[in-house]
Amino acid sequence: MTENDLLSITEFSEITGIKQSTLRYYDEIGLFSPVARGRNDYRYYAPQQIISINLINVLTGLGVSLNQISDMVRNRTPGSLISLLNQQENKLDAELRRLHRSYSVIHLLRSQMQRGLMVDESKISVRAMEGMSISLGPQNDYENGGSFYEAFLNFCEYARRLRINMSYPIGDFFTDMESFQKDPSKPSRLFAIDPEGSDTKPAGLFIIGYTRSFYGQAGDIGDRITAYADENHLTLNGPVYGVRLHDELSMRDPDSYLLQVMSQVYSE
Amino acid sequence: MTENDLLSITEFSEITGIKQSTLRYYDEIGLFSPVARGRNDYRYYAPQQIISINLINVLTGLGVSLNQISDMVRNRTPGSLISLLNQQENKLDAELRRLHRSYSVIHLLRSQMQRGLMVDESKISVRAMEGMSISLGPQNDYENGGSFYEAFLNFCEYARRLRINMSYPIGDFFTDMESFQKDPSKPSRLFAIDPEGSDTKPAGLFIIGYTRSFYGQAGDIGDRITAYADENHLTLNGPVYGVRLHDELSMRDPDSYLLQVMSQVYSE
DNA sequence: TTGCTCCTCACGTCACGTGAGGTGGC
DNA sequence: TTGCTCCTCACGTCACGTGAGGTGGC
Repeated sequence: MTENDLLSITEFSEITGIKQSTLRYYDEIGLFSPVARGRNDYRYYAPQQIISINLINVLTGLGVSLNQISDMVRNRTPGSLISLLNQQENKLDAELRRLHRSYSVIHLLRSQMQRGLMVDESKISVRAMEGMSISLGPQNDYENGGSFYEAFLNFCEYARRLRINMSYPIGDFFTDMESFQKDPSKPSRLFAIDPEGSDTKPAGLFIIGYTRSFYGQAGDIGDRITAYADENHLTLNGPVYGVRLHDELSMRDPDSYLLQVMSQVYSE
Repeated sequence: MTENDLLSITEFSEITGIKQSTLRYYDEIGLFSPVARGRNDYRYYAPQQIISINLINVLTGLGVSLNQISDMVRNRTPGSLISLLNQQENKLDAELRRLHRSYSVIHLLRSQMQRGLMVDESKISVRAMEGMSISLGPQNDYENGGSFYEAFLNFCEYARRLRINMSYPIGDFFTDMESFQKDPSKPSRLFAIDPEGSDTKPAGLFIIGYTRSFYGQAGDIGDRITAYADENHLTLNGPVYGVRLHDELSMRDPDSYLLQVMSQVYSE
């Protein structure tokens, strides 16, 4: 093997796509060194080192620490490499599951944002809606004067126990329109819009209204919905769902949070 | 909202699963601060802050920098959040593709390692093999005395141009057994075992032998294979594939690298 | 006094990136 | 002399983690 067969750091870096600074760092910590040093201390790499550096690249890409990689390289056998690969496969599985959840979070948040931008807030509407998976939280108890915040905390604890992802949008669940109108700050339960949830917001015809208000407030939207239902000979049926399409995630003024109120209806 | 409704840093940390040190750091850089400070400078968080910190958590999990998140939080509108989510979705797509490639690398490497551990190296065998996607490299030209390393470099450059992943196992391709026997250090082409490759190692009956040797060497394995074929009335047919099941990734002694040699056969 | 929760401040860590100042052969 | 490639060394950066030393009310 003559020196002609060796690669300068620039050549090696260009072929492998690994930065010169990274190569120098790996040399410094003794993880991966060039096969030779020229006069002037130039680093020279052998072509077959491309394979080794590629494994290092794969392993760092999988989140293996340079220390672990060093150990493996120093003490490599087919068996130790296999067990390292097994470990990394498990890590990879977990990471893939995490990314898929992030995916749903992104999609749910975005579609809520966009819906909030498109709707005519002043109008009450009636629309056929698809069913939706949700995770319903525990029943709230306001007998001893529990607050909205306590209800929220309850939900958080519950979610933590059941490993419900708190990144999903959260909504209020009222048993019926009456209880919503009586006190919109006291939902009987909270729920998360969780694609893996075991509960369902059923498919069907829904009456939908919007209002801008802070948590626990709902303006006159309950009255406007019932008035519209009366005028159009619609009967409200079952629970009321309240969802904040725009909340503190996207708004700075708490009074501008956009609440969407939905209840199933049937025509008389 | 009384102080009773607020959470200490330990409570907030336990509910959200975010470490106290992280919460203090976010406070320090002004990304996310508690709504109140008690006497003794204790930090107190409001329950609804759980929602905001969760978005921060999701975004950091997606690889958004704290700086970018700060900008967004300071200047949030539904529109800016939507465009951030769009950006992150693209990042996420790329990351998912990368992880899926890592997955194949892990599986391919592991199955090679394991096969290398299981085989009886001393025996020649005949086996029906499944077809396999590969990426064949360019034709090597040894007319002007090109070396094995040049051939390898050629392949690397080619792989780089065509974005072939160099982390996949790499093998030697010879047009026939004669050329392999003549000089095992001069494969007519190199190939990567690439599940997305556009070439194929065909399915069929293969004669298979093993030997331990450094790159470019093959001991007497060529002779042993042809002798076995003669004895068993098998005719060698078409190209010879050489794959290192154990190479520098798993072995420290270059002379122990395990070479698998395969050639398609048919019975007379 | 002891235990408990919380605080600040300084320093460490991981995997590099950057930039200053210098070398050696054409 | 100029340009080019490479070098070392020191310091910066990002997102925290750790540990020392201290506080304040039971």
